[in-house]
Amino acid sequence: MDLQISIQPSQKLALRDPESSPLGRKIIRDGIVLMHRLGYEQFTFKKLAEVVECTEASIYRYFENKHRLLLYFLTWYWNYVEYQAIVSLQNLNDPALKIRKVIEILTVGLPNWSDASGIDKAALHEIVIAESSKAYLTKDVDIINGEQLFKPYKDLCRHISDLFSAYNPSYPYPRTLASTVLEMAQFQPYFMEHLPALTDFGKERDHSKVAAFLENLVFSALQPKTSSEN
Amino acid sequence: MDLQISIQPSQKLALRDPESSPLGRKIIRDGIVLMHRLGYEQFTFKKLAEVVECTEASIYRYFENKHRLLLYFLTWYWNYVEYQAIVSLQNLNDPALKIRKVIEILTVGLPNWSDASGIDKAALHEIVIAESSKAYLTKDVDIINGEQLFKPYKDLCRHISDLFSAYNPSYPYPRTLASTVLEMAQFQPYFMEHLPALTDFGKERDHSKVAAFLENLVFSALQPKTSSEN
DNA sequence: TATTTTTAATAGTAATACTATTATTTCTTA
DNA sequence: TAAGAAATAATAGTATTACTATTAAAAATA
Repeated sequence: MDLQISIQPSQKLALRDPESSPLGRKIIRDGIVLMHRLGYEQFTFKKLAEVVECTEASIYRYFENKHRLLLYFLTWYWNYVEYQAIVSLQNLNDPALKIRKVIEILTVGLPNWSDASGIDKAALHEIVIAESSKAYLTKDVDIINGEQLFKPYKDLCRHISDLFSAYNPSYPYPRTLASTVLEMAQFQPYFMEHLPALTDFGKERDHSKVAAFLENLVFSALQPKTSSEN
Repeated sequence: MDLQISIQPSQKLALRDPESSPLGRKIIRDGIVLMHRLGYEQFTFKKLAEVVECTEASIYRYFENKHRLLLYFLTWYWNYVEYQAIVSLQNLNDPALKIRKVIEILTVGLPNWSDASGIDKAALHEIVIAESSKAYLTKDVDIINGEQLFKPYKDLCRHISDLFSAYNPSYPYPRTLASTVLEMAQFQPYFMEHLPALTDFGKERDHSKVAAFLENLVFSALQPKTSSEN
């Protein structure tokens, strides 16, 4: 299944649409691999230019700065996840099953983990895990948010919170729970690998452990309360 | 109550103990205020040197780089929270009450929010909220972790997870739940202020809403399950 | 008082994050 | 198909950042 059509990040993110030229496409593909290898801080446009075999200035014609490039990567990912979630859930009816499926997509990975885009999705997923907080933990959050650049993430959060509300309409914190699940689906695998003392899991690469934790957490929270509790 | 004695970050963090000289103390106090104002990315030692009225090189004699300075700030904060948690909980017996108290300390703030240290704790708390992820979301995590520099945070996580285990010894994810609570106690107030669509709260400054959510989440998760659930 | 030790300032460098200008290629359309 | 226009990329810069080697001054100690 080829689904490039659905994964076009906002026009505002790039100065020129990188998918419209061979150089632009190479900047995205090679950029993902290089940022994954070096990490956001060590990644520079100069180093990317060497890999892409163009000049630094050419990259600046596509992206204002590396923060915008990171946002472009993340937006691509969240659009992809949202699309996959819609496809995977459309023939499910049980609200509980839908919730389980979404948690699986967020942690273990996407069911269709290959297409013709040429994008290294494993690298992209690890960029999302390690760098996505840096997209909004900046003094420019409010400006970036005003440009609607977090819309895909917020839409996905809304989508998940709707699943929670469908399961239990009286639960008072569906969105907060959704953003908690979204964030922890990234942080806990990172903790597992680098700071295992913060988890109950060994230094394993098995993300299904995180899925089990999140399922337990979500279904406990959504369980209608008995009158003895507040 | 004066408790500076207990809040000495690790020796490894600073090249020279900043609390041992007037210049060092000024670097810490002014550094907190400046990093809070500019954010981690825009904060530089040159700008701090202007405020402190010393040279850039003088600051480098205390801290290797600004990442180490951030770690110093965070360590100070987590040591302070751990200390306050111990003091606040020592005369409580009910496990549930202890959990509630810790959540309150993490979200609403510390009970004794003033001492003689001269440190702007409100600014420090906001640095923790906005910047602490940047302490470990770096390619050097494993090196820094090997130097035991995340110990105060891990100790606090362990402390909280012990409270969870005391409340329900059969709960299988006490540490993961503790790190989830610790992270969300910072992220959710940030979301509330900058990305309210990710929460169920308006753009308020009332952190007690976050506390209510976390209490609900924790006590639901820790509730012994009936046999009908997995 | 002389000497050692500590502490800070000077004066740099390499790398980063950009930008203004110029050159080249590609696309129209006459 | 050739000339002009538009798009795209390269050259060559700059200001700032992150740091360091060396020197100077101050403080502590003998």
